Amino acid sequence: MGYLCDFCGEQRSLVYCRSDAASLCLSCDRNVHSANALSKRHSRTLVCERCNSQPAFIRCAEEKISLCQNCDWLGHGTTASTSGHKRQTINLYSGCPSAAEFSSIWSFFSDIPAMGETCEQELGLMSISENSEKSAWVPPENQNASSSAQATNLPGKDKSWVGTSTMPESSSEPRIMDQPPGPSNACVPKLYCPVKTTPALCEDDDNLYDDFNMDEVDLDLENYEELFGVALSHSEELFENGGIDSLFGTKEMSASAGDSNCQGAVAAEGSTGLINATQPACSNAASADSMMSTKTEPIICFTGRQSQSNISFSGATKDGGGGGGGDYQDCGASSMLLMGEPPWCPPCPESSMQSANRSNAVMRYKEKKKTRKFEKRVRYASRKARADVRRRVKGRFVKAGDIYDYDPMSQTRSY
DNA sequence: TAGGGCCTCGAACCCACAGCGCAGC
DNA sequence: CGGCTGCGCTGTGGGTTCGAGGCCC
Repeated sequence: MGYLCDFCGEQRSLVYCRSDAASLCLSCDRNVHSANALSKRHSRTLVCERCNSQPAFIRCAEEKISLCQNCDWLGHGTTASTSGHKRQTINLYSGCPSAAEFSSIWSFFSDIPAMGETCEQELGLMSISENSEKSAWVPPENQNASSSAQATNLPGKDKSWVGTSTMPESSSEPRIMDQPPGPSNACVPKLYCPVKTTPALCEDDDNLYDDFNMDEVDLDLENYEELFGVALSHSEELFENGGIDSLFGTKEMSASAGDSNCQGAVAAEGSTGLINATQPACSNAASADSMMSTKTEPIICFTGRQSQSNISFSGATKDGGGGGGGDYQDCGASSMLLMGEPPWCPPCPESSMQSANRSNAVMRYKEKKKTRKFEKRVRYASRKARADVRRRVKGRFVKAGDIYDYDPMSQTRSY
């Protein structure tokens, strides 16, 4: 059980980082995820307060407890007395939000004792400048992050699930966040929240095509491989053979399993555009995060007791909250990936237009793959910290005290 | 068209050492 | 059964080396 912070091992873990597969205290969360632009993009959420090992995705307002999917099911799905509890989705965040920003993300923020007690202290001790990040922080009102959407009392309006910064409430059209490139944007806390697609999503494909930009798609290629259980080269073949539809169609199916209305989730990071560009007829989309989650959790829709609302939770992790299985499970998505066009998505009449877009998509995909292929995931931050300051000779580590030609700390030579 | 030389690119390797797991006592 | 000790393994980053592939003549 990850009750203690995986990094410092001292503080109680409060947040879960899926990318690092680690439970962290607030202090370490901020320190670790302010290290570089990539780590700032890690989406995090609260740790399940019941099992302390899985990322929470639901906040039970009645019990004032954050729960992972499994614990939520165990706690609320089995008994009639608890199944009526009001629950709120827990948005994911990235970057380094302040306490106030946490409050914006999570309306129940003040209800979390551990957070309330430690947040101000720990965040107050942070060495990271808040200013630059605050400047990049999207005000909650603009994010439309009525962040804690009611999971149980869905009023039947899509906005209940609109918690992203990409879909202004005033607009019925899904819009891809046009994130300007550059490091200044790297720390923008992004809210990942499941969104039920609106009919407009299907109606206005042209806009989607216009906005579509593969570079904006936050596809984690490493997870991509894990997701499909095939090598990237294979995926690329699929791309080149028109398999892109298969690829994403498959993921879409996973995201919408059990949803005959083909209304799935749209997540915040531009994959919406990708999905819709490739499958305009079936605009059930999911982000890379949700794609991954759906791989292990094909049935992620709340049905029945959830007012027949279909919810794709983008925050589910590889563990899926589905019983604590640590490893990825093969639910069949990868095999289905090879089966071509999903039957539930009829051929698109604008196929000619799609082919051009597809070519562009493939090209951008390759570029993105090239730039991200060698992205390395640091498993042990402590070892990285040591390596970062270790002196070297021609790139090789040298014994402490020996002559060195490169000192990462001072960029100087000892001779 | 075949073969050699040159260039570019990516993968593998190396190094020290803290930390971890494991076996033995 | 728990604690202690010793041993072996792991992983971390920058520079170097080497092989594969492409291009040109």
